[in-house]
Amino acid sequence: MKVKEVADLVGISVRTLHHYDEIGLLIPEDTTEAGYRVYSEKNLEDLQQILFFKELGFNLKKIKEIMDSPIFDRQEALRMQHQMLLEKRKRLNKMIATIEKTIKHSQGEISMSSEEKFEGFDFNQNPYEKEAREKWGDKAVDQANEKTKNMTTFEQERFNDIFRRLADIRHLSPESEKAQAMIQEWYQYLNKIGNYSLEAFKGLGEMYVNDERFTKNIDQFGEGLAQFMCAAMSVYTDRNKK
Amino acid sequence: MKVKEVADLVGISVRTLHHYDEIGLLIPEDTTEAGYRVYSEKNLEDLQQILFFKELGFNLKKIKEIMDSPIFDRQEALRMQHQMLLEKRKRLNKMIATIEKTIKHSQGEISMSSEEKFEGFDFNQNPYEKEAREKWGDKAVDQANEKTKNMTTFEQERFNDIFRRLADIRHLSPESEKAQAMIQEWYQYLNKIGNYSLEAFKGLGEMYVNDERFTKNIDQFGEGLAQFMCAAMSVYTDRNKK
DNA sequence: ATTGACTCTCACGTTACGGGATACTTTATA
DNA sequence: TATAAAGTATCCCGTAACGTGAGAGTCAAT
Repeated sequence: MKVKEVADLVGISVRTLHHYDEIGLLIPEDTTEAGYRVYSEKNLEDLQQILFFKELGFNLKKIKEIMDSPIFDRQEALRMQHQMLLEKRKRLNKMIATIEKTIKHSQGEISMSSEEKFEGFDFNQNPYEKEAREKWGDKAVDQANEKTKNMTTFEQERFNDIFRRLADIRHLSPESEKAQAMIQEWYQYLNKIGNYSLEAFKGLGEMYVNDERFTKNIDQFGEGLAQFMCAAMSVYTDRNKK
Repeated sequence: MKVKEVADLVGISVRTLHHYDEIGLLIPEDTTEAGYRVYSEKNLEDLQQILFFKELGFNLKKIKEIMDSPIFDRQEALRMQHQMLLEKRKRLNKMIATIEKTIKHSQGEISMSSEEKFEGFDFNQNPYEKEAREKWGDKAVDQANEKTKNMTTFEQERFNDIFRRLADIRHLSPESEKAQAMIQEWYQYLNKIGNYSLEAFKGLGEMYVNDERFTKNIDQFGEGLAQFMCAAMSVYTDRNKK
């Protein structure tokens, strides 16, 4: 698809697509020899993600950061975007209630406090939207990059050790006791350096196979380890949640 | 109330209030002798209006224009804002449906067309939001029309007379003395039947070329008259303000 | 009398595009 | 097949709505 087709499809301007290309947020998968941008299906999916994030108030830099991150998990992104949209609808509902009140008020039918007049507007009082924006940015970027980057050699050793031992058992079933025990160790280790919910843990596992950067790193310890860990982490999560 | 109190109450920054003051959108009703801004209840009501408009995507210039307009009617503003918020919620609902579909889709449960992936995003396909923004500008127009419709024949004659005389000189420069004198007459005439600020007057001129209903009517007196009047009214405003 | 929280006015910086200029490419139409 | 019309490219300046200090005055409480 060429620029205008995409622009028309999603209702944004051609200039916007140019801009996203410029800043490296959405680079067309291909270009014709004349230099025309050609967008793929994957590009469209990314664009959809971008627009969701935008709707939720993230700025483009943050969006790029998130989507570039090695631990970016589309599934989890979608889930959290879903949550945030629901949150946003709540806010909108409040605003609608507020305006309805205001109309009655201005007709002298009811009275209203100053606070009431601004219900629904307050972005500060809305923990989710603001916090989530930071949580997400930090979670994605910091936890992946910073923390592993700042690991001491000691920690690094421990880290490698776990991977080696997991590699050793990677041909067992992910449901097996041994596998689950090792995965638990992995989970606990992770929670020493970060703070992972079970859901996030599962998401992380999915990334091991979905993101080739991860897959490559992990499979250095043994072919198929990423796949194995992903499965085991999923099982672990499902068994332990609730 | 002082800046920070207001800012905290409604969840915006102090800088924003400063900004609104700077551009004349929300001027505090009073200031202490130390120069501190003091906001009144009326100020708060206006601020609420401003925020509603903002939520609906109007830019500050337009908001100022609307609220400065002599025909601004808070009641009606509230009603239309209410409508637009409902419209917005509809869009949000679509987006939520879309994301839910996407989640299922990405889990391979259902399939999705490209269009479906962007439902709720498309601002073009959403007539209300975009159009309404213009319509609302047009409200100023329509009400003006209403008024001219109700003119007596006597007034109508006076009205036509001005237009004919303007048409006669429409090939002069809008800055010329004659043009400016005629435009002044026009301005004074308008202020007999309505109440136009200079800014509103300028805005009216812009509408003469932007709104074809106006353009058509006016150009009946002479091709290009609308354009000429718009230019002359702009000059007149700029020269006479402050 | 001093501290800390507020406030003021500059004034420059930033984000996410808009919009025009100019030139090339592709598609539609005669 | 020529020629117009529509689409696309890059370059680059503009703008809207604040953010973010800097430097200085003000106010309420200890």
